[in-house]
Amino acid sequence: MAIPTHNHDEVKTASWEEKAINYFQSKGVRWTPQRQLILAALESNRGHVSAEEIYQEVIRTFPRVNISTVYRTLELLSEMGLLVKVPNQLEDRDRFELVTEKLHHHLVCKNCGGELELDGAAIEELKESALKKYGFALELNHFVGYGLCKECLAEAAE
Amino acid sequence: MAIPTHNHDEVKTASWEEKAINYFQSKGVRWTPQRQLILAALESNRGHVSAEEIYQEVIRTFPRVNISTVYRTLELLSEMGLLVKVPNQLEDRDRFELVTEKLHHHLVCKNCGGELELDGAAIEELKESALKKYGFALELNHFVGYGLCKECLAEAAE
DNA sequence: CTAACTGCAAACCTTTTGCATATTG
DNA sequence: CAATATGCAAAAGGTTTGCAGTTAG
Repeated sequence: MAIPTHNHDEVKTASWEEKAINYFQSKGVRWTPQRQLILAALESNRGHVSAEEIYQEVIRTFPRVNISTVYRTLELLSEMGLLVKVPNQLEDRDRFELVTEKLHHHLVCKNCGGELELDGAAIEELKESALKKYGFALELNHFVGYGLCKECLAEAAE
Repeated sequence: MAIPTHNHDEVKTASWEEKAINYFQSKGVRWTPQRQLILAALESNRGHVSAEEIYQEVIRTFPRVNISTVYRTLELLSEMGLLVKVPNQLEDRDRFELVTEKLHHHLVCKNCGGELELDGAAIEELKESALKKYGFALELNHFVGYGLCKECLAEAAE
């Protein structure tokens, strides 16, 4: 399978691709066009992406790619620690996100679907509280909270 | 279908049954034996219960009840605000819980599966923080956090 | 009596898997 | 060339739905 020479995400994906290629090679995992496209889709679409969305983006370029390949690649990336499955209470499907250096948390608006990054301090406090009060080691590497964003809240109040 | 005269949850379910019956009647919804059994199963099994678990408990008494009836009843109870679907990151199935007077939150141990109630203060702080910093109205009526409980944490440290 | 509910079976949707073929290194 | 990855189609698992028969009020 040929890889397109034009890459609309060339600049953005460069670093990730390098990382991924190195990672893959060191593990004896192959760097295929399908995987490149899937990674590019994940990269260009930061935030919580579903397998179907990735699939749609990939087949825009290569219609013959199968969604099972998307799932297999997502699993591979997860095993490598490059990807995490994020909680999704709004739909009956999984959503994924590339792992970044620092932990982060999101607020998702139930009305407009917008995502907003939540500063980690409040989450840290919650973890500390659980540890102190109950000796419970809360794993909150990627908290996702639902509610109404500022705009939708104002709209709802009208 | 006949209803058993012996009810092993008689005392505990009494108030809930009353509530539910009143609620149902006022809405023109029928109070059927199946619904009674499902509600009893939810009641006797406080915590996060799956449709399958309810189903198993129900057919122990009445083998002919179908799981679709369980799902339909769960949806009905949800519409009425008597039941909530709780987040479940550990399995690919939904879990449900009867709504109680006060909001509550859980810590679920990934190792032993134990559930522990989390005091609401820390969650309230998180909500306030989201509102102050981002104007985001976080809906956290039923937070579920995963991690390791005190015992499993100690065990893991050995 | 009749509108609401149930059981059953089939459909649905997302995700996974087996296998023959194609591709990477 | 050999091991790995892919496409395809079928299966799996949880949940939903259409429909004919049953039941609560």
